[in-house]
Amino acid sequence: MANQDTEQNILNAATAIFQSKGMDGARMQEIADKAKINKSMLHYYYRSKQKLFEAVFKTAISIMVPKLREIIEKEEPLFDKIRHFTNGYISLINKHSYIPTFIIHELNRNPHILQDVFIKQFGDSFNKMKAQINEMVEKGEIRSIEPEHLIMNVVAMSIFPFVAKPIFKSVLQKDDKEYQELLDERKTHVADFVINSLKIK
Amino acid sequence: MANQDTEQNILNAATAIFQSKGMDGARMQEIADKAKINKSMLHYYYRSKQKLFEAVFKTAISIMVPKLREIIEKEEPLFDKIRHFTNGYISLINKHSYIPTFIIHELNRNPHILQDVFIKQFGDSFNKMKAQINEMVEKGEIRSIEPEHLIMNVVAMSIFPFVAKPIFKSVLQKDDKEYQELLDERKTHVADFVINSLKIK
DNA sequence: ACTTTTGTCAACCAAACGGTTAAACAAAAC
DNA sequence: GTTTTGTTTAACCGTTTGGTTGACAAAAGT
Repeated sequence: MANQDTEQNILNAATAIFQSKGMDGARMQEIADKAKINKSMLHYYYRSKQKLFEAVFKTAISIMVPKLREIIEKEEPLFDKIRHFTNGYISLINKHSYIPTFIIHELNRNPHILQDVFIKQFGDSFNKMKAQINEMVEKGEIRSIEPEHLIMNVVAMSIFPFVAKPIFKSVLQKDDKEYQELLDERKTHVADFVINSLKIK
Repeated sequence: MANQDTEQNILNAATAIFQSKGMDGARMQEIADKAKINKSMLHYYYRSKQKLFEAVFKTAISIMVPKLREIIEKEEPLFDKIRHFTNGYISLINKHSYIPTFIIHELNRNPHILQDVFIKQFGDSFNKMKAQINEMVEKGEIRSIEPEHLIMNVVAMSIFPFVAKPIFKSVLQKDDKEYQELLDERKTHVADFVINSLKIK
């Protein structure tokens, strides 16, 4: 049970605490308890709370971004891309359901954290996708739509049900199992819904 | 500059601080400074931080719920209802753009806060709307869809762009003014998008 | 007129917090 | 087998935090 083991152990504990309570709500002692180590160890491996938080935040981003990149950059027909996104991303978030709320909250607390992470990462591929959508509109293959709105729609319908889970559970009167079934259905439902809206029949 | 004035003053200051920093990130001293009063006054009017927070939280809920209730309960054709929702709700949130993120974060921190607020408030009207949707499906007036998914879709597309504003701004490479224009467009876009998906032509 | 209530403030307090220190301990390195 | 290096701990520290106290003044009530 040596160094690297401990370091990962700390990061896991910190991830659990930070993601459920946020930077401000998290306590160093609580993280230490969860990792079953002394509080000093946190500072030994990650000098400060801020540094530890940044490690957790970056890990969260690194879970979400590559999959997004993979789906967006793959050259394939738009409808396939939409299906891959809703299916792939809802599955991914299902395994890390705290991440979206965590990222959103911390980003609203301090929008400077990201700054140009996304621009640098997606600038080109986003422009390509934009062109792909505009081309289909011009050819009359899909209904007229601005790429920005289409992207927002797909992402919103995929992610928001995780973020607003407590509200939807209450309004729709579902227990955890039933809500999970709804989320699974959305892997295909959202894509169908979007494609139906785009199609001209 | 007497009692009631001060009390409202405190609530306004507390609302601004709590909604931008959350319960954990907010400092009583900061709220006092913003309200330009002594810190003791906060405790004089609202015994504790928790009580003050609850007052802010309830106010936030009371801004969001009545409009939702009004739109959902009004008896009118489904498509009209959808248009009224996207237009009315996006306008409302535009005036209180911090509220959705605030409610979502605090609800994830402690899902028990709400419990049955929504069930009690919307149980009946939600069931009516469910019936309305199912009836249209059965009559073949709209494409087959589960009411739960339709509701999630409309709400997600309306609210998520506010919640994920920092991310979308970065990914879509928009400045504040351009992003605001996108949000305004969504008042009609989202309704059109949804109705197009439902229509059988 | 005087007594009580209400509103406001500066000073204070105990607890909790993030972080430090110094020493103990263990595993290599010499 | 001794020195050195990396790892772990308990005790400690200064600051910040939510909250309290007591003094005081302005209204309100009598």
